Amino acid sequence: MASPSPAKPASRRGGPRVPATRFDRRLAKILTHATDVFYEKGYAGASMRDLSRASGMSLAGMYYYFESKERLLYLIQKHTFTTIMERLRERLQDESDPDQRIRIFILNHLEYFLANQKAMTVLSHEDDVLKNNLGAEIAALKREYYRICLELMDNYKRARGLEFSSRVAVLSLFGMMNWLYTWYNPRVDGDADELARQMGDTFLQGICSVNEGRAASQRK
Amino acid sequence: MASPSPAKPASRRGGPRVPATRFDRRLAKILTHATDVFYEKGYAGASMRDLSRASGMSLAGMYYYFESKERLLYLIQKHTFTTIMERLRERLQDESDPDQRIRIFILNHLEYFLANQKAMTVLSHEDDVLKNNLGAEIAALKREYYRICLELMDNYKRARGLEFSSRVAVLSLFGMMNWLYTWYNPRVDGDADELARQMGDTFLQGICSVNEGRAASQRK
DNA sequence: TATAATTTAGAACGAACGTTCGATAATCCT
DNA sequence: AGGATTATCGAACGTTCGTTCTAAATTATA
Repeated sequence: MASPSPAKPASRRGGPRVPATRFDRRLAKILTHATDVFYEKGYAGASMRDLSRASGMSLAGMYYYFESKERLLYLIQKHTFTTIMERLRERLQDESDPDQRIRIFILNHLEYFLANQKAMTVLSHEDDVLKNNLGAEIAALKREYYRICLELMDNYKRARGLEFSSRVAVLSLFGMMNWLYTWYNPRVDGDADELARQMGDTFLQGICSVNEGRAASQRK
Repeated sequence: MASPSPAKPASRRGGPRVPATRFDRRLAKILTHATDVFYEKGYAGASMRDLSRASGMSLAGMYYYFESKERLLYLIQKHTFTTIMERLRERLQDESDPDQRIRIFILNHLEYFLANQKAMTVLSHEDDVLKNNLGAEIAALKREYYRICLELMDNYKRARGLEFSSRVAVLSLFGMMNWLYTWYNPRVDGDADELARQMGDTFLQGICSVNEGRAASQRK
């Protein structure tokens, strides 16, 4: 209680939404710049000196805002995951049709992905680097996000009387969407709506006729 | 011409296939162990000391076999890519049906992926780390592999009179397959044949009915 | 077995790493 | 204005990094 104790949590609940504290605003800026650097060089490849240069702040000054490089990655991943999940829940509230609910999931994911491509890439690419408590917390968020999609898939199956592995279906869908970070080019590929429609069509039509008596893979 | 000159190419063409030279065999062992380490810690996160420990060879001794850590990654990626492409070409020779050719592509990819999961993960995950000549050479291999799949897709479209973006379709398919490295569990998910069937069905059924008058995404 | 070629390793290099410390500058409160 | 609090920084710490040098051990050749 006596120490100067920097790097505290500091963001109080329920305060005015946009302004926040001076501390929080500065931290948010740092997180944005750090996201750019992690995106360019990867977590392990980015040095604290790179990060401080990108933020226009001294190397030592950074440690006033967070206590380690590891925690910085944690803050980025946590914020990104929390935000995308928050938006998803809002959008799902107004819809009950199983087909549309999956389409909403896809659209929400792709919209956020393309609008925050660097953050989502850091989330996807640096998936296993956090260890212990920090890693466990992010892993829990990931599992929850996965579970939501799995539920949507199960409901869809039930509503249509289909039989296939929800697990493989959901993870294939994640693959289709998350792989975007390796190839998406806004000048060639469409916007989120267009991609969501194409991927949604492909995927939903695909799982719809799968496993119908194991004859689907026969020729002709 | 006077120097001891270690780290030469050394693998002669056309020699007896299995034995190879002493040098090549030892190098191959090192590549295998290095693949394990890169898989566990990532390229940037793995130190030369980690790699030497895994190979049971001294730190300095490693440099007799390759001239830098970067070149080591290059050797791993090049060998992996070359092998999977070689096998694909062999398998495609015997088949002319467009549908089946895509299924062969999927099966070949998944079989190799699951049999060489660590190497394929290193190939996928450390995609952008090689720079200059080395990076360009790997990128060229990747582009060729992509182009092959794109051609299969175009032929499929032509044969069935379909209209959709081959680019998005191919890259979505790559996403489905390559994302495997984040979730595949041999005890839960099936083997390559089973996965290839499920993904093949999903994907081919999916693109088959896509974009039919843009009505596919309508409700009910 | 002597000699040449190949293969290995100990020790050290300078550079870069993540983090800490104590002091200074800027801001806030009354 | 003045004292407390918040924010920033230069310099340095001890480690670890990729790589090199040189000499010794091992293997192949005669």
